[in-house]
Amino acid sequence: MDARLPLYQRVRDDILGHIARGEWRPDQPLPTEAWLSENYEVSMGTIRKAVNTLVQEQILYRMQGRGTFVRRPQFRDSLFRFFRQLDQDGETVVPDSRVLSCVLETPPAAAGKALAIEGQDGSIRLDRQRMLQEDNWVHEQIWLPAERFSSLLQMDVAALGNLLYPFYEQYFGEVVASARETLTIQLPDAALAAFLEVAADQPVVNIERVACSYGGRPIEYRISRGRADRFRYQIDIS
Amino acid sequence: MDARLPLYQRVRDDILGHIARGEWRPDQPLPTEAWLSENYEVSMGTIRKAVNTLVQEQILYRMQGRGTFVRRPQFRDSLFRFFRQLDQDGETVVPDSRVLSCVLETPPAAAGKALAIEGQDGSIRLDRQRMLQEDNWVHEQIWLPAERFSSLLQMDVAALGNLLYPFYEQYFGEVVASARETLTIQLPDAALAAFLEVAADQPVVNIERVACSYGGRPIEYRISRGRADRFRYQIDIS
DNA sequence: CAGTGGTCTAGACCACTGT
DNA sequence: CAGTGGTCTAGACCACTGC
Repeated sequence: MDARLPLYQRVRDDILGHIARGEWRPDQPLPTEAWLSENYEVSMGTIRKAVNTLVQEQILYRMQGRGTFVRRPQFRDSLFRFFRQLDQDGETVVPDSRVLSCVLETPPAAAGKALAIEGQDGSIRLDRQRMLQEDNWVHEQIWLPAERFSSLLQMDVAALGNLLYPFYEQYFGEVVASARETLTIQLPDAALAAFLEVAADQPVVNIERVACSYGGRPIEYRISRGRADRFRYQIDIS
Repeated sequence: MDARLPLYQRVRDDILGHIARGEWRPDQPLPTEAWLSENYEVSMGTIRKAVNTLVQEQILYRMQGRGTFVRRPQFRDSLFRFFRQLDQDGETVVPDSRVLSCVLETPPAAAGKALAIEGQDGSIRLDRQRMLQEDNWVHEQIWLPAERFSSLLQMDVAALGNLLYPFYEQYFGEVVASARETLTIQLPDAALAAFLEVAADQPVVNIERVACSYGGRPIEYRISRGRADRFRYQIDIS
């Protein structure tokens, strides 16, 4: 507790500590603002400012007349930030997905650099198939730091559901909070053309993604490839 | 002004109105909190709450001891995310641009809808050429509401510089603050293939952009088309 | 130095929830 | 009804800026 920090920040950090230690739990109410005000010996305005910052960070939520609660981490909102492919009607497409393989390997240079993998630390590579109405839609290669995800090798990856990010969070405590994507257009190699069932001179879209945690630490490096003629990508810039 | 809304929201909306109308401009200070408090006849706490929301929305920024300022939209940065070619050193290359024509026309359906052009109000259409080292790089069609941009028809559009958004701001007081882009891949029609000097079976990237002001009011509808093999698009998601 | 935003207090009244 | 968060006020003092 750094006494140089403003009061409301110290209160905010202390509240967050109670949550992190599991003393105040998801969907349960915090003590009332009046109680916090008395026990921290600060005014209610300062308590409100501290709680407000945590509400903004989506760690707490308020319900007027009932109380202030610890938020249960919601996968849904964060997930749909990362799906930018639309169908013809502008609706977000969430295809069915299946993990095809899971192996330990030395990452290629781009993946190793993106994940800041040093020396002899390896990576876990998943190959993944995304389908849309029985068609192979996208082929994905995913690299994860072996250091943090090693137990994946003992799991039945074929049983994984459509969404990997909730899975990362549930089993490894890794929350994807931001990502950088780079799009390019290329011609497929023979294997990819066969997988997508397109001619070798039909262009494919190449999406490279580096996904990071709240602190900006890299979690996942992913390359997704799909046929260009069905591709539609929308983004809001501000 | 809805009197049922909380005071701080009405103040926030009114401040935003001044910015949207260009009365309070980027990088210039707002009136002081004391002045706002007196003129809106609310307490400084309420003013601070209103200003805080706009700071969080990244529309204002504060500098202690100096004042509160209108943030200059970081939109120019995002411009260079598009159609950028990296040279050997990985540096961004900025294309030269030239406006080819400027006419009054009835907008096509998509442009009219995006710009909310009603009835007999027309649009001004610019055709624009973006070049990179003597090559035609991108062809752009741009629609603007005739109602707000009519004097463009009397201007020497060939003399316009590389960047249109600063020009909109300087001559029409229209500040582009956000945009939505949709990317697709298509085959070029004959005219576009000739312009880009590519074969008719070479895919092109199609970027549709709706650019809006602070208040979310549409300012510009733009379609940019360029050859896919040189395309590289990077975006940060959070 | 005067003027700005940054923090903090100690109240007030209102709107909503559950009993 | 009592208890919760939501809004709002009118001050106080501090930290920083520019002159």
